[in-house]
Amino acid sequence: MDFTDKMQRLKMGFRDYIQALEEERCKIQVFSKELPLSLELITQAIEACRQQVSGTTTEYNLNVQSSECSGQTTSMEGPVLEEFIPIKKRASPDCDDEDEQHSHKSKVSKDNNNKSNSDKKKSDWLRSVQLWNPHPSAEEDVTRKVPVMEVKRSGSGGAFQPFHKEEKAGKARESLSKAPTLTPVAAAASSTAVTVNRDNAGSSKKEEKDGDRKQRRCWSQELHKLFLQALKELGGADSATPKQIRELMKVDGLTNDEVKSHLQKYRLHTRRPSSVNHNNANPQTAPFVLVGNIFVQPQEYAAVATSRSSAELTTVATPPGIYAPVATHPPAFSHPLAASIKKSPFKKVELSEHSHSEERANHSEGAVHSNSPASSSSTHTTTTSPGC
DNA sequence: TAAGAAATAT
DNA sequence: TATATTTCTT
Repeated sequence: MDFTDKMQRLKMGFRDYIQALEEERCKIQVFSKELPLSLELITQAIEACRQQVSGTTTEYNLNVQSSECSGQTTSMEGPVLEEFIPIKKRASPDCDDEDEQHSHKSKVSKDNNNKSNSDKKKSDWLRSVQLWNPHPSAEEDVTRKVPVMEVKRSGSGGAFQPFHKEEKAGKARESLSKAPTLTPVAAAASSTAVTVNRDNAGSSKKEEKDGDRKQRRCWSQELHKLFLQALKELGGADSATPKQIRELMKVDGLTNDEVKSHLQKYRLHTRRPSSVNHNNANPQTAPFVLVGNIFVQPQEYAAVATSRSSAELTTVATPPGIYAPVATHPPAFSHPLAASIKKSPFKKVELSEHSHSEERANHSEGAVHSNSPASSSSTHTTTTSPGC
């Protein structure tokens, strides 16, 4: 009868399948050490198939038959499949050993998409500012142990501490596990000196490898906040000196050179380069906002403010209405309030540059002046590697 | 010695 | 390309 035929074919199919499985097992046996699980899976599958062939649960068999091998896998290889699926999942390309964490990250980052939108707006260099990891090695451990923590900051700066170039993968983790780092740095904000341990494990090797070149250090947002605060106290980026900033920041391990470098970068981005935006009367470009003594682009300010608990930056006491439609180098007294806030006048050099900036200001007078390179760079949305 | 700018590295 | 480090000049 039909039913008998079906059964017969079914059994034949099973035998074929079993045979195929056995062949597969033979192949895999060579790699029994490398693929013990696969071997086990196939063995189980074979066993299950054999049971099916010998067994008499017709209905069951019919169900199985309909969908070749895959069907049977689901029905009788439940546990096997369960083990299999995650294996496939893991095959994410860019993850070395942090697959799970990565997936977590992505999930959460989706959740925080809105939030990260503001971060995207942080096209300027601030966006790339990452948490400075004072204890990279320790943090790494923490991250491994508590993968959940990394999720927290995935969106913003996503940052990481590329203390090692090899640790591309590790970077993300480190950065994401900002939480632990936040504490010590935040402590610094409360007038306690922070010790920055740069001698993380493996650093020596790389030092040797890289020669004298010191490891790149990332400026975390917290650290940058300290930097800004110091800057503010010192009357702005123009009047502050690296040494003063460093002293104010009270961050142990932070060197003058690092501060100097960061200051240079900061100035480069906040201070508009003359050439680029001279002629462009782009009305869309936002004017700089006076944040304390620092003139920043609103985007930056917003980005920073949103990226952290806005309260922190609001301490900068910026009357919301104060926008300075002036060049980055505002003539110190372009705005009465600015003048009053300004503790110290610009330096000689800056004054000498003044002629230029004034010229620029004149150009942009009335009209909104052009934007900084930061805004132009905002078009580059390569937010992927929050690399330092 | 420190600061700033530029060059260089990552 | 952006950022950090190094080097050079003042």
